[in-house]
Amino acid sequence: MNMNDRKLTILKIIIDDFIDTAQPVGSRTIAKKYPIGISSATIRNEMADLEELGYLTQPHTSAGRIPSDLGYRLYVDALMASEYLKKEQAELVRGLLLNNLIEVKDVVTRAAKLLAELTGMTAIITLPQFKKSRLCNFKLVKLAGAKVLMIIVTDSGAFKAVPINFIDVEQSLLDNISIIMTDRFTNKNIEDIDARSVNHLTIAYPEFKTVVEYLVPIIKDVFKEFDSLEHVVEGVNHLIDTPEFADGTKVKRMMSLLKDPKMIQGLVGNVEADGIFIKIGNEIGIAELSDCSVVTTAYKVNGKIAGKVAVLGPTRMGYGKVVSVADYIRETLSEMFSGINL
Amino acid sequence: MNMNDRKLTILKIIIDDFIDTAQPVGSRTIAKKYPIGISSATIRNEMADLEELGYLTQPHTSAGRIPSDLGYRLYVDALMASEYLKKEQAELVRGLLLNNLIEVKDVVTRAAKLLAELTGMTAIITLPQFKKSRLCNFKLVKLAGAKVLMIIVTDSGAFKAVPINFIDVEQSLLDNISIIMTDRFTNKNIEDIDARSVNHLTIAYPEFKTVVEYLVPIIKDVFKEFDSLEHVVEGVNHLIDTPEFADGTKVKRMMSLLKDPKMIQGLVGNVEADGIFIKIGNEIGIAELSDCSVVTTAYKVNGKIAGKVAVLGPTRMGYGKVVSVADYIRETLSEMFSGINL
DNA sequence: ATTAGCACTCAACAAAACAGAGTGCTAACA
DNA sequence: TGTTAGCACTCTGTTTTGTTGAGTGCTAAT
Repeated sequence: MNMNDRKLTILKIIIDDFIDTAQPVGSRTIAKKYPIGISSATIRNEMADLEELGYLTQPHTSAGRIPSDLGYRLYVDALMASEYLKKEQAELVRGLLLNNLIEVKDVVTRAAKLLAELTGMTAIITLPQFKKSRLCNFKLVKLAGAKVLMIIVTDSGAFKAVPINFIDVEQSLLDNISIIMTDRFTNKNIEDIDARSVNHLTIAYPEFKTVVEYLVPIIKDVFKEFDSLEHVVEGVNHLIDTPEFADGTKVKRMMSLLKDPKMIQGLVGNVEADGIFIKIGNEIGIAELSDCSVVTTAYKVNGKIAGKVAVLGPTRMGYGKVVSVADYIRETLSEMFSGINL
Repeated sequence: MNMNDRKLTILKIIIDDFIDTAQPVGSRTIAKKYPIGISSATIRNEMADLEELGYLTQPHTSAGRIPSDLGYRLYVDALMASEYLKKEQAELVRGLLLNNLIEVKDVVTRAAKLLAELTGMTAIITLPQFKKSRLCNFKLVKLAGAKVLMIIVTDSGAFKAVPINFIDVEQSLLDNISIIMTDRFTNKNIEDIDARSVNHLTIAYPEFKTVVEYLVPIIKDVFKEFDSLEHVVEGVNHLIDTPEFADGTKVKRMMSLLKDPKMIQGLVGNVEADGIFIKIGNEIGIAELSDCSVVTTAYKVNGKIAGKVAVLGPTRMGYGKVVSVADYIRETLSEMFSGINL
């Protein structure tokens, strides 16, 4: 016995219905709700076949069927209806993200909130890596005493403001250093600005030797940390509201799981090409997430992969919707950080 | 029949035990666990009295007693042992908060995380209001095109970096404006820097007229928004882990409640004096929080109340501990934002 | 005033009974 | 040969019934 169109139709119906209701789907339900011209008995036979083929499972003998990981896999690969984002939703996303240029982390947070809201799932977005970006402004601003705010602006328009412990000098001196640094490093890759190249400055400007020497290790630290792996998670509440997480202990475990940065990075880590990647159930490889799926896609900054956009939800998620929203967010972030609109 | 020392002792034992175990406390338990030299029968009589007086209630006839709101009230006002923060914990707090000067919101977030962690409850801290702070540095940094980063540094050492839409000019012009602004407004109260005073500049520096006129409404906006009411909430997971929230629907309602900024502001709003304020159960005035308590205290910046530190948890919380931690966080934030250590 | 003793209450738990949804199989049918 | 009606069977979820135990209130003795 092998696959045919009718089996596929039935499989699609079952998965659609299960995504909708979260209840095992029985043959009678199908026959009644979706009039495809065959009786429940015939459907029963087909369902038995689909189970034997591994696409469906039965929670217990007298329940309806639910999709297996394999069933979902077939569904997302071949059956599911692709969905397009509604115009208003697309405009909402663009409006909220592109309107104002703000700190990288704020943009990403806002994007994650949107993604979570629009999908009703949990959203994970990693912060962009800027190693390949070019510096285009550098500024030191005196805060109080020896505390100084270091501002790094990249050519993508993204900026980072980091408070550092410096030495207690006048703002005018900081201004001078800022100008020299900007002159010297504008259009250099962030990753090329290391301690060695900064040391050059002490030769070019011997009068600032002490100050610059003090600055070197700090800059080194900041630039190293500039690209540290970070991510934001939003919409955990959506996840724990699903029937899949009715169990309290499960909620608790999920909470602690989502607090583990290594887990998160692993979850989205190995997506390195264009397109949308879907990991279903055990494909994820984490026991606690065996009834979840992750939809991942990578956004680019100036043509290079810089971060990941991911959605985590029960395997029983509306893949079509999730894929379209995630992809749109990916696109918008790419545009945004690549400075197209700036 | 009225109050006496023995009744108070028994009440204290019951509340302490209930806080510890979350189980109704029976007379036998008390007699066994806390040998105060009277039999369970006597304790039973006293408990009946305490119930009649309104300090205890019975979930059902054959269960032990649990404290009523009134019982907790008496407890926090007169009975509870005040606790002091352990040295290591105090050092942890100071270390993590005072070490590095960072963006106001980051400090508050970190403080809230600490507060939640140390109490095992949910922490709420409102961002400080800086109306009374003085400006001590102002800087415009070119990002890309017309986008400019406006940095405002106050005398407390706190700073705020806001990206704004300006006009596409050279950084050198921005530097000039920055210097003029800083000169002109250093040591002025933030709230005194309004459109009118900025307009003065156009007279003093006619050559910047166009630019400054463009700047006026933006500055106005930013400074108005500078002190918008905001808060952070941390440790929601702790709350939903308590036995009180074993029920799933309750968790859900609490989640949405905590997302409502108005609710939060109302929760901590009317605490305007020194000291610790505790609202217990129905004293909060919100039906959904009838089995919760809020411990609130206000932190000051340069002598003026600037924000609130609050802990939300089940009425059955370890008040002694919570009070001591909240108070210490309050003190540390006050110090910090007042710039004592800067 | 205190306490031992006892009958009584009630939630929590477990076992038993029941209803209903769904299946697989068989036999009839087109 | 594929489809379908019919039916016995299975298994979960719910309701019912029974049992246990913690805890109380009351009474009578100390």
